[in-house]
Amino acid sequence: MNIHSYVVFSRMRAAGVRDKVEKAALDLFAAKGVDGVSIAEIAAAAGVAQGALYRHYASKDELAWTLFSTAYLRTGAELDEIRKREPDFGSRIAEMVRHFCALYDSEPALFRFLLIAQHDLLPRIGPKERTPVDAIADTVSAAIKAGDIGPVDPQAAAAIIMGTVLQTAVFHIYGRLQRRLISRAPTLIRAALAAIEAMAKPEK
Amino acid sequence: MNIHSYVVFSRMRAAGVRDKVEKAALDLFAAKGVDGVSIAEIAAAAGVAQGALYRHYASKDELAWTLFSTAYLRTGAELDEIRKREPDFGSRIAEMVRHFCALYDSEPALFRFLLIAQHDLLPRIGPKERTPVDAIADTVSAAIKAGDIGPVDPQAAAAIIMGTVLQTAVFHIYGRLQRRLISRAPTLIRAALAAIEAMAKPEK
Amino acid sequence: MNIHSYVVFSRMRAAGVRDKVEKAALDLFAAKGVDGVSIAEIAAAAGVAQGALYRHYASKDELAWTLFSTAYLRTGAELDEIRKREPDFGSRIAEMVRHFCALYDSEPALFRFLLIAQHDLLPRIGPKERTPVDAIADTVSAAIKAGDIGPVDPQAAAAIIMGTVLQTAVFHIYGRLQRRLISRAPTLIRAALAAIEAMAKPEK
Amino acid sequence: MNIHSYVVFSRMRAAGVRDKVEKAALDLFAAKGVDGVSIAEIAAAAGVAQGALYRHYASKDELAWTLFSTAYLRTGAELDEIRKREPDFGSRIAEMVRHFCALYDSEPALFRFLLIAQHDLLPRIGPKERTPVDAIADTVSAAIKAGDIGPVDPQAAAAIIMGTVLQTAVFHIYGRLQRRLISRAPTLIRAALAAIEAMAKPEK
DNA sequence: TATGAATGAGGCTTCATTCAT
DNA sequence: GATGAATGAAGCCTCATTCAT
Repeated sequence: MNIHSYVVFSRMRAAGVRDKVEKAALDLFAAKGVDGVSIAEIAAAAGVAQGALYRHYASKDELAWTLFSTAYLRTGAELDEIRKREPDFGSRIAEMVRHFCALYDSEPALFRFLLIAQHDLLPRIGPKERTPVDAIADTVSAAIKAGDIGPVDPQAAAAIIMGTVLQTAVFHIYGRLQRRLISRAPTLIRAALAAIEAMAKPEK
Repeated sequence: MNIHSYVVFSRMRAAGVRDKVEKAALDLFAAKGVDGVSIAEIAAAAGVAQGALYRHYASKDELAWTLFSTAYLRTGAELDEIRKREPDFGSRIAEMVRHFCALYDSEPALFRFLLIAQHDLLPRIGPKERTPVDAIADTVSAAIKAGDIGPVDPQAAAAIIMGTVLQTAVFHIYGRLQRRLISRAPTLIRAALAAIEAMAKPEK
Repeated sequence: MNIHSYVVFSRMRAAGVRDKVEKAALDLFAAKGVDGVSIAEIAAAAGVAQGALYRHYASKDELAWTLFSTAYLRTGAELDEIRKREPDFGSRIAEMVRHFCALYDSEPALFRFLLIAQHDLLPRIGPKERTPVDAIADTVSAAIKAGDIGPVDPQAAAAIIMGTVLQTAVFHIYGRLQRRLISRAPTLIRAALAAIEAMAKPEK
Repeated sequence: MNIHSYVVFSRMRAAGVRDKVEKAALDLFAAKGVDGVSIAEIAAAAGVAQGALYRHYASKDELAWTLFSTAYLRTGAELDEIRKREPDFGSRIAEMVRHFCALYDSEPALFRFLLIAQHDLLPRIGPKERTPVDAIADTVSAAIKAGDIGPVDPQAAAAIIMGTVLQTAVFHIYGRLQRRLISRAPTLIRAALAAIEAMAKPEK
């Protein structure tokens, strides 16, 4: 084994530790909340020593923060990509809703963790960062400017779009809804678009 | 001071402690989460000794649970009253949305506490209890039966109605929206009703 | 109700409180040890308020001490009476053993309390007090002087006599022996007297 | 330092903590009772942090229980060995009495702890375990069967044998007897054997 | 004098973090 | 770099005692 392969091996091991810890931490945080999980539990679930954790994260808080901000900002970036990729308001919102549904179906623990941890960690997201809300609000703003929808408060519209999807996910978590969420995407998309359209109409 | 005033005063003292503790606990729980607040903090904020707390609640957990379940089930009862009082689907949903907005405006800490604590405490609500979700879902079911709206999954519809209001409240908490929530009620009502109507339409 | 009857009534009430407290405390102390019982438990079992307890005893410790020293010294006095009343060594020991058995049968909680509490409270008994051990040891001394038994260490002999009876009681408490203890008195008496006699014989 | 010495040293450290804690706890429990000693005291006396204790024992109660059951059952096993090793009733009882005396002389704190803690912990000993009482009672049963002694209740006989020794130890603890206990063994043996013999005789 | 809510000291336990190996 | 025992700072809770009514 030469020095090069040593470094590679070392990196792979380290990456292995990181991965195992993050997976274990995510599952536990999602199930019991950040405060409800001890470092000892995470280390045991990840199959590493407690001390090893501190070589990758300065503290338990940093571990939670890394998990949260990474996933939250990655989601923001993904929504931004959708915004850029899709041609109009309807397709953008549709794709975004599907994106949330797919994320929930494929990584329920991550989704639940984001829902739980937001109350603690969302305020730490810097005002310059691109969040999922920004992506959606910008999508709404662009649609107004393009005349696709009437004039609405972009933040308020974003709240309704996210609320539609997130609360559906919450109901799924608590067992009020079954089925994979992606199967509800068409309905959610129709609901969200109709809601935004209705926001702009003073009459009805 | 006669025996009557003695009893009254005595009750007032006890009630005073309970009220002070509940108010302090609610504010702190709303700000930092149940796990983020110590009994010492609550007692200090309430102006009582730590031990005094245990005459009213068997444990910190019971304090949080009492606050949560009381407020949650009371809200369910209030929504049920609205359901019985109002004549049709539109007025029922409108009144329910207004009710949430008014609750948020008048007791923001309670509202935030309910949002935070649900992840821990909602699963403890017995299946026989009347929750806010039940009231809304039953309202939807009745509307379907009455032909006011097309056939939709009542639970899914309830998710969208609640998501619309709750996520708007969340945005307000995080500073994305200002103004009193009640001022947004008309918009939210239109959005929610349009969303439900859209859910039932296979086409668009 | 005149002043005299008031005092009498008051005394009776006080005596009532004392009696109820002492009975409740004795039972609880016997079952769970002094440290294992709270003032709240005693007050509840006695049917009095916690504060009322402190009008009769300065502290929980004093309550335990009063119960212990009263019963312990009373037993010493009773053994002394037996010593004075009975004519010779055999009848004295016989009567003393019977006395212990009868006490155990009639007041098992008191007996168990004395056994448990001795480890804490016996050292507080002043050296001038007449204890059960003194009564027995003096009985042995007198028997030696009278030539009823050979020369033995009175304290060592007292240990064997008491051990014979007390350990039998302990076995009864833990369920190893059933039957009322008084039914074992004849056997215990024979055993104790034989043991003392054997102590004095250098040969066997 | 090679890997072997590392392991050895590591074991010694852990064992060192356990030993120090057990010694400190035993001395303190013997002096003040389990309830009379705090974890803080034990940790201070052992020279370790309070938290370190919980790596070795799940709770204070488990610490006390471990100390008690280990010593109690070990004593039972040792008496059983004596029973198997010695040829007849007399030598068995003699050796058992000497064993108790030697234990008291060499480990007075352990002995006192066993006497104190039995009231709390003896009931937790499972009915299948071999206790000192079982060893003695079986010795008596065998002697009856062998015709060495007349027919007596083995449990009652065991009570008298143990009472003889244990109460002598108690008198030593409270300062009524001095000298090493082993010096009293011959007398105790004669007393115990004579007592058992006397139990079987209806006359005398 | 009785009541029982309140006090506040202290006990047991957990756990994030450190560090010797 | 990994390990996991040790640390020590809180945290929750209990309870003997006090005191206003």
